[in-house]
Amino acid sequence: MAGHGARSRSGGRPTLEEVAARAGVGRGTVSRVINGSPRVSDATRAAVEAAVAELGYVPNTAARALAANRTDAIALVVPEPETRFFAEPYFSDMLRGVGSELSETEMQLLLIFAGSDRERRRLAQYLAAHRVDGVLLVSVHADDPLPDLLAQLEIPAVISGPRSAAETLASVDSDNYGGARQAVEHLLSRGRRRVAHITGRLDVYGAQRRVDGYREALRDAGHAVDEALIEPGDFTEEGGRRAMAALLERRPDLDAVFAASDVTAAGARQVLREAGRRIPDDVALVGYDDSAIARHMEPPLTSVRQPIQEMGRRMIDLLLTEIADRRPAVSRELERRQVVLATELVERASS
Amino acid sequence: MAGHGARSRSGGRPTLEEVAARAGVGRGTVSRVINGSPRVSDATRAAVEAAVAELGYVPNTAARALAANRTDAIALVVPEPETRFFAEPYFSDMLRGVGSELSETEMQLLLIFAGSDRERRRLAQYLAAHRVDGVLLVSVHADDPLPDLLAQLEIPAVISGPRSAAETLASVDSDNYGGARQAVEHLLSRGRRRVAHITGRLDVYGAQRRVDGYREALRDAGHAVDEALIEPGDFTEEGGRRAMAALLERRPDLDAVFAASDVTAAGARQVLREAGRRIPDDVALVGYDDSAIARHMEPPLTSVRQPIQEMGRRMIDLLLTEIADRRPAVSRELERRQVVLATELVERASS
DNA sequence: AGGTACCGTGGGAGCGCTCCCACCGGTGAT
DNA sequence: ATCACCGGTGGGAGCGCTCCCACGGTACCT
Repeated sequence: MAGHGARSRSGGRPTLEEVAARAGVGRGTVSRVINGSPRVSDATRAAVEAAVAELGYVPNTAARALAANRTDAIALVVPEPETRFFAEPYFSDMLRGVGSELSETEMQLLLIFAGSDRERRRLAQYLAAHRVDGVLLVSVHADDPLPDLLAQLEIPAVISGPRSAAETLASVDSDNYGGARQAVEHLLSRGRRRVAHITGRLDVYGAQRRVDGYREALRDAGHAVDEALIEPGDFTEEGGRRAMAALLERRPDLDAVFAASDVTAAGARQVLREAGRRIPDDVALVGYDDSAIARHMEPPLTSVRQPIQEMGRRMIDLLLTEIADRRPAVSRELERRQVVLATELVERASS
Repeated sequence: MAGHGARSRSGGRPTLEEVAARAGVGRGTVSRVINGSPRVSDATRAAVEAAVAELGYVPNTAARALAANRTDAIALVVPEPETRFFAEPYFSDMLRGVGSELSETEMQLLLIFAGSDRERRRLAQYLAAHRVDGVLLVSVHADDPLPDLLAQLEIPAVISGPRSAAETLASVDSDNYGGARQAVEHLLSRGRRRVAHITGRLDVYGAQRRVDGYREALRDAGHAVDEALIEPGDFTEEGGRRAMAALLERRPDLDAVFAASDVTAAGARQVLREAGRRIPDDVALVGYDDSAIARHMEPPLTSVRQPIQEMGRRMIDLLLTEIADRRPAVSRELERRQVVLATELVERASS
């Protein structure tokens, strides 16, 4: 019998201690090698590495997490129902960027949906248990309580799309203002004069910035801003349809539409079609996102491209730094933690 | 000063010990309450629950995992690149089923892609570290080494779609054989006589079963099986196009096609169109999966529906049982661990 | 020669929990 | 009254790791 104390509940997996014995060193030294500490002599390191290989040692994550008080995991929190997640290419691109950047590290990515109230409660519990070292927050609305919860729990977080100009969380965003300007300037340069704008959800800061860009591009070009040419949407196809109908009603003589998303543009296109307007002959159309929809639309849609994968990568960068150097909040306050990436206008047949 | 030993690295979160003190009971008792053990008196339970609420106690997952040697997490492993995952509604439905069933429990779901070699190595490492209590395996090909790795590591696993009739892992599948029969019988009942079949990837057992169903449905109806009417595909749209072209070449007089997936049917439809065949007038078309594509096709596609969400739910059921009653392998061998769910033919305009 | 610095190393203490054994007092059988 | 029993409870031991202090040795200074 192996005795009482040697129950070895981990299914016979070797422990640090055993590796140490095998390599003829102490536990601390093995730990140092495993964690890549430089304060180990080459000979010792080699011996330990050999022992690790021979025994097939794999560190016990739970023990490490308990002792070191970290989890080596971060969560990508999507405050939307799964359906939305799969429907919008934005998320999958983001996920790809995040994944690629993270695969360089030992960090594990968790995908968490928080669309329903129930899921949100579950998430709150999850965060309270500190089961992740940091959080990536995408698609957050102005009144979402999640960022504050995160701050209160002192969990490092990075948000894609700041909630306002005064965002306190680290954030990565594309240049919504500049992107909108690009779109409008492009339409103006094509000789369009009555350019309408279907906005996104205005409780999303980025949507507001696009309106700002729209306005100022017109103004800078010497055109007055006609408020009747601005109609609120909500980033959805249905919203695009409703807004387009309202615009046509109010300003039947419009000759261009800048929509705050490709999906919105798709809705607008439908209504324009039904109203007998030809694209781009009668009305030019420009979208935002440069998603697959834009390429497959009939006619192909001119759209403002955001570097979504790049955004995902940058978010991870920021988050990992945030996790690594958890310095006093005061000094962090001063750093540049708001990253803004440039957009690019992709011209196609719709304009 | 709080002294040396009281460093409390967990960010001030209350521990079991503190809850016990507050409730005036021992550590063991609190643990029992937290874990829902029945061997606690009502009065004590109430006292502990009050203390938990007052202190806002949340168990430390790492400590629990270390002491109990379990992780309370399971992985959904997708041996495909992300792209494929997002493109196919199959996966998102599966995820939804799995998620809904799992939300009843404390278990945490991890989504892991293992499309590239690199990702697979990472996964192997991950599994070797026993970072999950069980694994859900979807879309596995006959020669995939993953199931064996899992068996070797003694990690409970459930596979969606057995690799062969002799599958040793627990599995949940839809009735591929029966589904194919439904499709073919339907076409025959509509008076079609030269029914072709575009298969799925034949290294997927389910695809083989569909071929079997196709064959036997014809035979049972008194028709000879014309091998020239069977053309291998691979579940993709491009595969559907190729196969359809080959079939038209070989048997220009075919009057129906049963495709092993909706996506394949979409490819076939294109080629039929280009060849000037009308659907369903000249050629009837039936797909498999009843995905969104089927509903949106022109004309809407008759398709064999698999209860994918239900499959996801059943997989979780099986897996949780497997994890819970880890009895000696011998006795498990005898149990019914292969679940097969019925399919349903959804008739639309294409047939 | 003695002192000081520092590098590489060993191992104690502890992370917060579960598991299990021992113990307590009350109950029913003898 | 005595004893075995049992539901309810407390707490020691241990899970496998990291952190950190202490220690021996070498190199370099004074």
